[in-house]
Amino acid sequence: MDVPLPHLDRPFDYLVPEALDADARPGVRVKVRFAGQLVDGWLLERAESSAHPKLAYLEKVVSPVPVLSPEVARLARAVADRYAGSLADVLRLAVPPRHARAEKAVTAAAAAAPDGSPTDGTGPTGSTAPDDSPADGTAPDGGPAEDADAGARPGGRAEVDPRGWRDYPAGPALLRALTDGKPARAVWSALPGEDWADRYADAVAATVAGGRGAVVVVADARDLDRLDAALTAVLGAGRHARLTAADGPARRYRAFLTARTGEVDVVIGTRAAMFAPVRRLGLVAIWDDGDDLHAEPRAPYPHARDVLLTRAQLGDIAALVGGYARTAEAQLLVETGWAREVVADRAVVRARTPALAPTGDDPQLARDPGAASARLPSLAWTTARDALRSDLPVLVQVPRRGYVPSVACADCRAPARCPHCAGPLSLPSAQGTPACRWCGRVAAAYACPECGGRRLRASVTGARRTAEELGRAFPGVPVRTSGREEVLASVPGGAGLVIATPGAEPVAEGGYGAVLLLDSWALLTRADLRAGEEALRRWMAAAALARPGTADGRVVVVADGALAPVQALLRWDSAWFAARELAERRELGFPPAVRMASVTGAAEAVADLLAGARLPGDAEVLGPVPADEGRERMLVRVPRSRAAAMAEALHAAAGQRSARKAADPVRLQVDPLTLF
DNA sequence: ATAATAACGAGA
DNA sequence: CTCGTTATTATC
Repeated sequence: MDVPLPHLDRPFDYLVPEALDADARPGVRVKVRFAGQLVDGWLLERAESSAHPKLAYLEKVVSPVPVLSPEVARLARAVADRYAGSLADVLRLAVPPRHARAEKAVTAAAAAAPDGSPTDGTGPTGSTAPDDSPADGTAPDGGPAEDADAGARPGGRAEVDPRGWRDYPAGPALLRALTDGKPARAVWSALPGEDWADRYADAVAATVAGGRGAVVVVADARDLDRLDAALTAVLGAGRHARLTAADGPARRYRAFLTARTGEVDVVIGTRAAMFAPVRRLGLVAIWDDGDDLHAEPRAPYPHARDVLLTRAQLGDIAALVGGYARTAEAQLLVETGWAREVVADRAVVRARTPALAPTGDDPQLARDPGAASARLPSLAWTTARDALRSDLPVLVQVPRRGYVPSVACADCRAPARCPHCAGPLSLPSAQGTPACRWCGRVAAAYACPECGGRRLRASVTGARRTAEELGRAFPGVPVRTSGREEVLASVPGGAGLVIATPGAEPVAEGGYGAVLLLDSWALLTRADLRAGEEALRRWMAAAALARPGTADGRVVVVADGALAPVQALLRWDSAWFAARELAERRELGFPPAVRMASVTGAAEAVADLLAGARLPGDAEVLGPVPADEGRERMLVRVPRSRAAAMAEALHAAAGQRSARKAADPVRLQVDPLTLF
């Protein structure tokens, strides 16, 4: 039933009229009479009988195409359960809106092509069983049967050249496992300068060689274009589909259908692709899982990483989680043994890493007489100058302005945290006492746990202008900018300045001679649990674009070299940082070490929902803290072993509220990206 | 929204 | 104790 009300989040039985019998197959969209009105719904399964005494008839089958595959239906249910949401909400994300013209074009092509699966057209007699049983993934020995099928494919079983992965000792074995159809699970830390898109194309090709399909999710259109090109080079044109909301409804639905009908067995895309109905799915992969674009902003707010990992878990499917930097979530996969890490030996890392150096951003030191820009430390300036003299491009990364101010220790600059719940401290007014933005407690006598300091300072404001001043500092050098308005994919190799915001750094032909990472304070002092991790992720993404090896690639980070994220960058060791980060979150009781949920809404509504929730005994309820527009927010924290129970309790409580038509809405969010 | 059902209270 | 009215709940 395509209604988002949590108390109606269950299947309903209907009679199938004779006339619709042929079309009424599992996975089709239907219309049914419900409470007097016509509503959209999904046909989940056919049954001989029903426990319900009086059934109504199905009104209509919207389209005979079974757009919802059994595998995706199961996945959607699991995702809804994990995120305390409704199946209907997840299905809205999983199956794009129908586009009649696109549907006509694809089904006509599928019916005409002898290559296509015989069950995939609109033929009314076709059973979906041969099409769907492999995707179902529950059959304990579906594997061998699929392999036999794969042998019939042109070029099936060809070995994929593992040379691109030889820098990672576990890499070639990973490719072999993919070709053999084994559910390998890998957390990959890419070397600087690595062409990640080529490596992902290798992994996909290895999977395809074994007769299985793949889904790859990237954060944005630029990464998608890069992966698209790499895959086309390896697989040839027409073997994969790209699925992204940015391509518009018709193309999106078309791409969805080419996967559903089996015309292609590889789908790449942004998070819209995470539910792509690929047949004989053998690999799910995500690149740069720390990018916050992977978090779906619509209810129930699933994260692409978790959806893909759930998918792998449910179906004996291999999983690849990769990035230059490792997230705490990925580290948890490694530490729990769920996944194996695929990393290069330290010697290889040292050989590939550009020369990395920190430089303090103390304003006193910045008064370099040779520098035209007063805000640019001299090391950064001379590094840029040398690269430009060698006719090499220079990348300058400047954090976006519009950071959230927060309070830090004036002596050691450690972010100030609430002594009670470890939430962030802020100054509510210019001369007020610091207060926790999470539990609301006032920390009148704050003492820094790191150094004992009692003075607090506000975070510095972002200074994008600093980068713009660079143009004046190096007259005659072409200056390009890449940011929100216009994102450059690549720049030519000669001398030039490129000023980019994080995530918008263009690739330079041959690599950058120098990469300058400015205004690190704006990244490091954000009132965010992931501030350090996010800073490292952004730095590594930019530093990876420098010319590899220490000979002519140089990276300068304007930050204190003693800070942990800076250390991790200098050593190119994000695994070390992720382990540290995860240990800290265990200590503080933050995700992913625990599972959290936020309940946001009008104060009475939030209290009402929590009062009705039968939370597990060891659940902690924290808050309230004010949220925007007069609403407030409570947080529920449980050990990971109680995650399912918490989600169920919250979903049930939301159901109780919706059943008695409680007016003011409450937003439930499991593992919200931002906690404060 | 609307119908079935439970709860309630007044009058016999 | 029964009937009529009103709150509550499920909705195939």
